Amino acid sequence: MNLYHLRYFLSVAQTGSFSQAAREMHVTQPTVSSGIAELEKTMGVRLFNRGGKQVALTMEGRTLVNYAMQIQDLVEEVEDHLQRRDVLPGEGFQFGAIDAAVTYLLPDILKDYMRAYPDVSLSAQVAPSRYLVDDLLMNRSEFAVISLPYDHPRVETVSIYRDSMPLVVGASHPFAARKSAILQEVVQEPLILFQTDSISRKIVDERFGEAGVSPGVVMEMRSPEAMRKLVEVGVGISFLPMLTVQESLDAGALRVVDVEGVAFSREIGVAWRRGRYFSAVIRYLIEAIFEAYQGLEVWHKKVEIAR
Amino acid sequence: MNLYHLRYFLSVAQTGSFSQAAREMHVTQPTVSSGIAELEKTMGVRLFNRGGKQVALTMEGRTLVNYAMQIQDLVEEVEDHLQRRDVLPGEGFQFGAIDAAVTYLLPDILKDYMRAYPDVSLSAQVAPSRYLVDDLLMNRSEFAVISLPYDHPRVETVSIYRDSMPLVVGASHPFAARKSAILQEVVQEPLILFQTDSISRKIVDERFGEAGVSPGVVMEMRSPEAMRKLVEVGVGISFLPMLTVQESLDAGALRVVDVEGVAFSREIGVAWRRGRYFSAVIRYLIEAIFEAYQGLEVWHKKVEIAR
DNA sequence: TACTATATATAGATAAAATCTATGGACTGC
DNA sequence: GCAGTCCATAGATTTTATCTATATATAGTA
Repeated sequence: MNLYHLRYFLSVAQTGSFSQAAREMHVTQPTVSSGIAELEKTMGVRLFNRGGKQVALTMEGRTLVNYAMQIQDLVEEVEDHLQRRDVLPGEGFQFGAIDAAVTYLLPDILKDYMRAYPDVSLSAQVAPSRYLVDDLLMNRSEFAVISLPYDHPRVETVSIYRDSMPLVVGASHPFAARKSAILQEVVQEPLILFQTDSISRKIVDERFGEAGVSPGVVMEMRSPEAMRKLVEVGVGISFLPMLTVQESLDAGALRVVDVEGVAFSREIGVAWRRGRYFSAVIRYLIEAIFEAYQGLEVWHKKVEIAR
Repeated sequence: MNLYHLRYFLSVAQTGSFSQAAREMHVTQPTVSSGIAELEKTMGVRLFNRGGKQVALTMEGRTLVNYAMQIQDLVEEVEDHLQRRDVLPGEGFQFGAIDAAVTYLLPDILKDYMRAYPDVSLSAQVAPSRYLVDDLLMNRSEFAVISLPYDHPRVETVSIYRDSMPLVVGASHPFAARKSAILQEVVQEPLILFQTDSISRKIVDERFGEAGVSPGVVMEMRSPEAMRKLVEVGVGISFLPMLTVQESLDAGALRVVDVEGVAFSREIGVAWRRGRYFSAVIRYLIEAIFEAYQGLEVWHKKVEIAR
């Protein structure tokens, strides 16, 4: 049994004639005849009584009409849905994002997106970049907003935001009164740094290595929010992303101190598994992100969309 | 799009692998590949993201899964239904029957049938034979129980019951006291006969013609019940089917009078359009009728069931 | 980094089937 | 009875589904 069988069958049932059905389906009459004949053979029942003024459905034929119409409706519906890139209610997708992205970069974009596509259920996985990349590679999420650089042969990345990571100290710290410090001074202070597997930490470590200094680490942490708190109360000083400390700076709880000759910064960008295809509703979100931070051209240049 | 496309698609979606789906479907891997590729082409969307450890559904793919499963369920369901000759609730068929049949021959059979097939809704058309035959020819009813003989090149008939049509008179009629009468006497009496287009009337007329007599008709009617009533009150005498007068005879309201050398009778039989196919649930009813009155062999001999 | 094993994609050949043309047989209506 | 219409059948043709063989990409391992 195949779909064209059902199309022929329904047409015959409606018109009451093989010939007319053939005209309607733009095929010849023998085509319809053999189509119906085969359908009857595989089903093991007669679907029409021929020979009278017109062909008439048998009881089994009437049963099949019910089903065939349902099936045909579903087929048409799904073709419509897919071709118009509609989303089924409840359908959605997962993406990953680092804490700073969901907290500072994405809220407005997500709000707009969810208003524009209320049927799409978004699910954001918040985790450090390396876990998000695992999700990408395992096809567990569609894309991710992570810290850059992230070098992996199967992952494509585009930067969307450069986030400076200045030295921040508590308002009562000795450095707070000064305009700048030098790296050698900094490493003498108790430092609060990201854990070693993080990208931000890697950036800091590399710079320290180049400068030939090594810090006297006090604490290693994952959460920039917690680190900010510790710096505020004077447990130590830290290099923290501007995004996460801006509010505290404005409130006066923290101070930024220049470190001479050193300008830390990390990039935040969009990452995805190389060569993957983006469904339309997903692409819309990514494009909204680029539009807000970088311009669409960068995205379009990078993605010769897999088609 | 075709049903095998959907089968392949669902298998790939479930197994997460083209190769494994191919094994499951007992085809080669390129077959599945090109099947999916074609589906994607006609739908205009990517259904899977390939290249990772396993293929993963896109959002459109997930949408299609929903529909494909529904479609596949319907297909399986209808194949089941048809092959087991099930009847959908509410499905049914029409048959025709003359008044005498529904009143005297069929009640018990119909009762049993409706108990055995409660899902089948029966609809009996009650009318004179010639109208019932029209219905047969127009495919408006599946079979009919009519008066015989009925000669028509496109209608097949089998007799199931011989119904004598004796001369009946009212209890107070002069003939009532006699054992028999002769035809010449009978035609002198006011006669109540069936209308000329009826089969029973034709039988009577032919016999009259052979005997070279012609009756002085008083009334022509359609309904044997009405005719019986008129005979009872003495308006006239009539040749009426035994089936319709048995009760009145038992009650003493009517008398049967032999007519010498003449034995009227009509046959009641099953009729259907020649060469037609009978759905199983219909055949069951017809076979119940034969079983009750004639034996199944007669039916089986007559019907080399159109297949 | 190279090698192996496994997966999907592609090309060309083959098998299967859907469809067509031509024609026969049956019924309808004049 | 005869023309017109309809469905069935046979055989040829075209389309398409499937296969074999092979290329290409990826994942895991040495």
